[in-house]
Amino acid sequence: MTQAKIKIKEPPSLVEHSTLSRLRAKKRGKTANKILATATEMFAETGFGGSTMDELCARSGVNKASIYYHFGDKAGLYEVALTELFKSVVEPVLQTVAQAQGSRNQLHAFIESFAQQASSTPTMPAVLMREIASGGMNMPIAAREQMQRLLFALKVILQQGEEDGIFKESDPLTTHFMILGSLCFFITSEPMRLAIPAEKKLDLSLDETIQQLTSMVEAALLIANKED
Amino acid sequence: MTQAKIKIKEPPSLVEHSTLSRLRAKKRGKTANKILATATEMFAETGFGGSTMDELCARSGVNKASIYYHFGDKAGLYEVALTELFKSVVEPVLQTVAQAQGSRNQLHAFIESFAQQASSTPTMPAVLMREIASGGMNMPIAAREQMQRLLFALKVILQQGEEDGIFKESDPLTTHFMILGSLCFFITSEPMRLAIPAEKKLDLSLDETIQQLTSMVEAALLIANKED
DNA sequence: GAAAAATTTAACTATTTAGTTACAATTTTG
DNA sequence: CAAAATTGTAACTAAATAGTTAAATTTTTC
Repeated sequence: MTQAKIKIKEPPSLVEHSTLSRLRAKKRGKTANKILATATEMFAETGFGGSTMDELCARSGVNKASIYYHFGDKAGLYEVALTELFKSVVEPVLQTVAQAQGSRNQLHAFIESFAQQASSTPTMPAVLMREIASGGMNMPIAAREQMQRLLFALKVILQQGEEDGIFKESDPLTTHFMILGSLCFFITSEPMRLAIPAEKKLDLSLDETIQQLTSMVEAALLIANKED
Repeated sequence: MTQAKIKIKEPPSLVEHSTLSRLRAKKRGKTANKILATATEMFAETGFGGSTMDELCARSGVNKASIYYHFGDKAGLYEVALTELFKSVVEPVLQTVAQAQGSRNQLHAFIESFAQQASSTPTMPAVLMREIASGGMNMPIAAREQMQRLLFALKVILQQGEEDGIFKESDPLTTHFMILGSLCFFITSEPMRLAIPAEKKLDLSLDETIQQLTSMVEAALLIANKED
């Protein structure tokens, strides 16, 4: 028969499309990006359950139909948002680490670049903490894999450092949580700390905290300090 | 006029009552305690927004009217639950620290007892992480004060250690977040890690992690190691 | 400029949810 | 025992919420 030319307006394959539209940036999917950015903020602030689609409409200025057109449903939106968010932090960290020479510099790069990335994208540590706190029940696999890449990178650094005879033997997971844990706590607790006027002046800046953390982690890992 | 003897069934002054009923334990307020325990679990799993009163009824086996009788509303329940929860962890830690002699032992006690308490009450790190992640917007003042007590205790330990000439100068907040952050991440991530069969066997136990963390923190803080 | 894709408008449904109410039954306590 | 406090039943309201739909309008792309 005369094959109808009707093109059904089906959501453009969800994850793949939105990911692409995000990467090819700028022109394509301006609306999708605005939705994603606002949703990420909201998920970071109040979590999945605490975020409503109506508020998302209001805050993003995008209508409900467009949201469902692009992301299918709330869960789909959450999945895309988290995956993008984690990628956007982990990828640059791994790149920076890869450029550093020697395990000690790589460790530096790991701490410093994660701190910088997480600090300039504070929604990421917020969402990460919330997700871990709920046992990762709702964490998209792709998002979790990003975190595993990060852990793996640290494992390699520590392993190499041991083989080079400059790092003590250490448990990678404990070290990883020491770095991520303290930085996530520091970054996400900022609004809380600023709300307590007493201590405001006493707290270290991000850069100073990076310094402190780096030197503490080094002190814990390095076999012999020849400097200072 | 003849003053009516009607006693209006008003919620028995919320926080004060429920706190008391909890402390005097056992006989009084068995129902209130069951509500509180179940609610705390749920808040830890899915947060305030993700928890529903209907599910609380189902899981606790207590009817809705009783819940509202005891706690007024959802927000009141959240407030009581969090305050009790934080107290129940912080109090024993401070007690244990107070019994230790010398700043080094106190530091040990601080790490070890917090780890033990948080591990046997894993709802606490979960709720803490979620609350910090949302900027502490919904954190009851009384609950926040408990965390400040903990930080203050560590400050005192570090200060004393410096004065005794055994600890390097260090930033208390960074150190605090290093300890709490890594332990909270470790404890709350357990279900997630167990869900990944690959690494299951590789992860350290809690006790081993306490060891690792303690020795790393010591390495970072102690001025001279004469042992090992 | 025409086709296709993207976005908007606005009203709608079904469900979930917090919170209420009135009253009965039970337990605790003086 | 009697009063008071506690717990339970069950049905209810009002609001919020996720998700739908149909059609028009705008933007992009070829």
